[in-house]
Amino acid sequence: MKFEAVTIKHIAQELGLSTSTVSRALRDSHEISQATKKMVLDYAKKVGFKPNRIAQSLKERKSLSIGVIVCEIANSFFSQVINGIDSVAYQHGYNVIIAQSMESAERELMNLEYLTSSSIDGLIISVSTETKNFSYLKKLHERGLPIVFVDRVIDEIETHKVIADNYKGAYKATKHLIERGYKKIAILSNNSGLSISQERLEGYRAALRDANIPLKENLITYCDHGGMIYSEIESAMKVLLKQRVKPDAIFAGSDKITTGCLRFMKQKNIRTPQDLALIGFSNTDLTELLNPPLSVIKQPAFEMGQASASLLLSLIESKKPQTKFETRIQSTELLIRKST
Amino acid sequence: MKFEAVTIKHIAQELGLSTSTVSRALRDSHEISQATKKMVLDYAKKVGFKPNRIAQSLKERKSLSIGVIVCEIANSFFSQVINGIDSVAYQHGYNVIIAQSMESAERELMNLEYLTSSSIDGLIISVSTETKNFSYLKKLHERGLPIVFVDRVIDEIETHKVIADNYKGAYKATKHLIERGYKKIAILSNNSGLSISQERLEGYRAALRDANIPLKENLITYCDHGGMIYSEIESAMKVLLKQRVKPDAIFAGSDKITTGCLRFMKQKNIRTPQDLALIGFSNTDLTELLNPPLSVIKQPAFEMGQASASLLLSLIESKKPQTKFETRIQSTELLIRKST
DNA sequence: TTTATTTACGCAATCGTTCCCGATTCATCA
DNA sequence: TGATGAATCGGGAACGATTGCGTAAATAAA
Repeated sequence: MKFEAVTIKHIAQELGLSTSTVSRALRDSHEISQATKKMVLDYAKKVGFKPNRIAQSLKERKSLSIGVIVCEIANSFFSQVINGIDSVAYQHGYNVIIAQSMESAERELMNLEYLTSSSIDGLIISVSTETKNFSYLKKLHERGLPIVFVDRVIDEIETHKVIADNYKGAYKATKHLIERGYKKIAILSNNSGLSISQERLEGYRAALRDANIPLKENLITYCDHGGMIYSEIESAMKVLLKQRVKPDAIFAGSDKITTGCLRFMKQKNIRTPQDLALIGFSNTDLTELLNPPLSVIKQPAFEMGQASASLLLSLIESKKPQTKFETRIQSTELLIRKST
Repeated sequence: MKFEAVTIKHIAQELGLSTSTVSRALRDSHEISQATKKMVLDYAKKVGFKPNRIAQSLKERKSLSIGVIVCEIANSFFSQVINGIDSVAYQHGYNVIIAQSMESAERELMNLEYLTSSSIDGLIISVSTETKNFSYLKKLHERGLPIVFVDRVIDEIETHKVIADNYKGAYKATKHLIERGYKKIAILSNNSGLSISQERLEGYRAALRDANIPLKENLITYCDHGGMIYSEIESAMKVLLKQRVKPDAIFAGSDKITTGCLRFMKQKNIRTPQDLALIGFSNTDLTELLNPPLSVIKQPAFEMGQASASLLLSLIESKKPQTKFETRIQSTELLIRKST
């Protein structure tokens, strides 16, 4: 089934003009008389003419669409990021094509190949937890595809990056726990390869150091899939709770891990914060309704999306290849509630 | 900044062939010898040739992309639906372009114009709460654009529809409340114009009727923006609680309304379920962690997305215009927890 | 009146693919 | 032996929009 659209050719034929004249009239060129312009414009409006974006793309050699790869749409943080991207892209007449890696490097690569073959003009990506080999991404970048990293960045690729202030966020959260009197603060980190994990871990370390609390390596655990699989949270928690010096507080490194921890505690009838305090990165707006209301570090997800989109668009629309890149670090928000 | 891609023309030149031969070799045409095929294929692989999808689209007069309009991505139900759509579309080589109406009819119309001008091959839409005038949508449909409705449908447009069994879902929820001994069950419905609202209200009515409980009109309230604006939930609740016969249970008609109600009760120190029971439609996987764990009706969002995508693809890929349309009704799940 | 300049439009190439026609070669058959 | 027919490939016209260049008419300047 087709849906026959009006083309410039139809208009030209109907009005006894050439396609070039019609095209120019529609684009308000100065070399078309007011009379013809009006005639063309009126007729175009009447028949509901919409320029074929595909033909335009082919001619202009750009698709007016940007690709976005995140691990999962159904994750508050990323859906808010996408929301931000969408708002900016839309304003500039760009389409947003979304793909999910589901934290799998393989799917990520497939998405990458797929999106680039769809002729996207640029890419915003938050790499998966599994991503170790980014040679393909690097090759794309070297071949000139504008790329902006958001949240989870790759240091080795020089381009614009938008991240939350993970270091300070983690620092503030840990410091808060310390101030509340917790001594044995465990961290349930996201995959150790991720930039955000390292930054957050660093913040955690610094806060302990500044408070003269010795760092215990066995209080540091990782969820390699970022909490995508519940069992990894479960086993990490079990490991933590089996130790001789049991932690009295948990600092969770991602949205899924945070709520996963709470789920685990609830299952095991561990009271929060009496038995074990909990704080973590999270962007759900439901955290204050949880039991107990969760203390969280919230990232400016929407704004991060906006920032990455406008950076990408500036990259796309710049005539000459860019060499100066910036890393925007946006501050997080510490929301203290009942779980700590 | 461009990123020069290898074209069929380059290959042809390099190999001393014509573009037609290269094109046919790549598409494995029978009229090309095995030798040339191998030569072309090898060379194409070597230089990493990827056919330009835009040129293909222009030629084939289809874009291999489908548009999706929902009210908000950052809403568990819709993000799960999108997830389902994405999974099916991806398998069939289609792009998914997402737009958000934010429950505004105006934005929805803009999205509609935008997406159709981007030459989408088909559309999946869940209309906004504000949508009263669907003439534009109807016109598009009559002009041959394949459309599938998901969740919020428009009866007047004949095409495939995918919905949850809202009637039965609401019926089960209301019946459950009745069985728990609640007598004065109020409903906080979504916008009255929405198909889902009417179906859910009907289920609510039927359950009361079957239990011989007289329906009280003043226990029926509406949130015209589907809970998008918190204040509308607030005022609706205030109205309910000011009445002479105060409700002892609330049945909420959407995800946002359900959590919004809980938020309101928490603010006003209304205990759940002692002072007021609460049940509602919701798709967040956090409901069991809430305080109290919420009883909810859960829709098979992912599956609904899958179904609508495959229906849309069948519509797109069918040679002749379809006249037989189906409405898939997928059953909901009643999850009973502490709030009732 | 003649020349220069502006105005307003058409022609045709282009973007990268696909595909309808031909054209050529070589084997096959009556 | 001439005709038929596969097999294999190239030429070139699309798809819809844009744009450099050319040119006729209209206007201004000389």
